[in-house]
Amino acid sequence: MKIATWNVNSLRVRLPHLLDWLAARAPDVVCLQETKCEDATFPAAELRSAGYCALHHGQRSYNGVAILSRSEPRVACRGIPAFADEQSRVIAADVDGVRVVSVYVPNGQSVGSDKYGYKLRWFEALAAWLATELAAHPNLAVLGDFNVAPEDRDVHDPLAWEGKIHVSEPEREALRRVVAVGFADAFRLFEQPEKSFTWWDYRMGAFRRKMGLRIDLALLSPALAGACRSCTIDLAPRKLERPSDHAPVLCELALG
DNA sequence: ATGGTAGAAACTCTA
Repeated sequence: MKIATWNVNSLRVRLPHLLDWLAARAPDVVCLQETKCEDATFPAAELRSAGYCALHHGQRSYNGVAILSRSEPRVACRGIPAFADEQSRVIAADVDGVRVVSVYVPNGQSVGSDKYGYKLRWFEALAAWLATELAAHPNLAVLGDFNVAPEDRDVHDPLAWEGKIHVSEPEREALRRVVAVGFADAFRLFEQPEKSFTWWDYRMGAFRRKMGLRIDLALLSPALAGACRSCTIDLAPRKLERPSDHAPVLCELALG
């Protein structure tokens, strides 16, 4: 199974890139974030024509997450159960014996802001829920935009970013508590190039200057981590005209 | 020096 995650920053705008990318990489499952559309305007027919089923948890203008799959998925939930959230940030589904979760963690805006508090509370709810999910589903994959760079090597300039949003210690601790539920960061299961990032600001030519962060992650349960054969960041779509500010991350799983 | 760009939507917010 090839499973991927991509923050597309508007599915409507990025649909041509997504369709080209699906044809080029042929993933079996794709977690999307920031679809920025309501369910009524989700391009299900275009994706179906490309060979993909889709489940969407949409929202007007902001957020929105989806799971695309070649096999028919069975929806598990939209949102974190028992966590009231007006924002569409989680969808989970069962696909070919794997429970797949697409997550869009709150950005947090700036350290100490109201949105930062919401981000930390959101992470806490995610960790509590995933503990119960992992207990019930040995094949569990949680992919998405976590809006936290786990370590300094995931940051182009750790000194410049020190203490800032995406990097602050409370955010990293919150992410560690999610990982400590029992996941592996799939990217770090393998030797990787230095300065591997998944997001670059649109401004100041950040992508060209390799000024990025690795904030899009694939967290795998022990069973799936043992089956993981590769995890790579695909820079090609970020080089196109009018790209998403995020690159897709792709994992290959050897499932029996 | 607090800039710059992009998306959605509606003259501003979010990232």
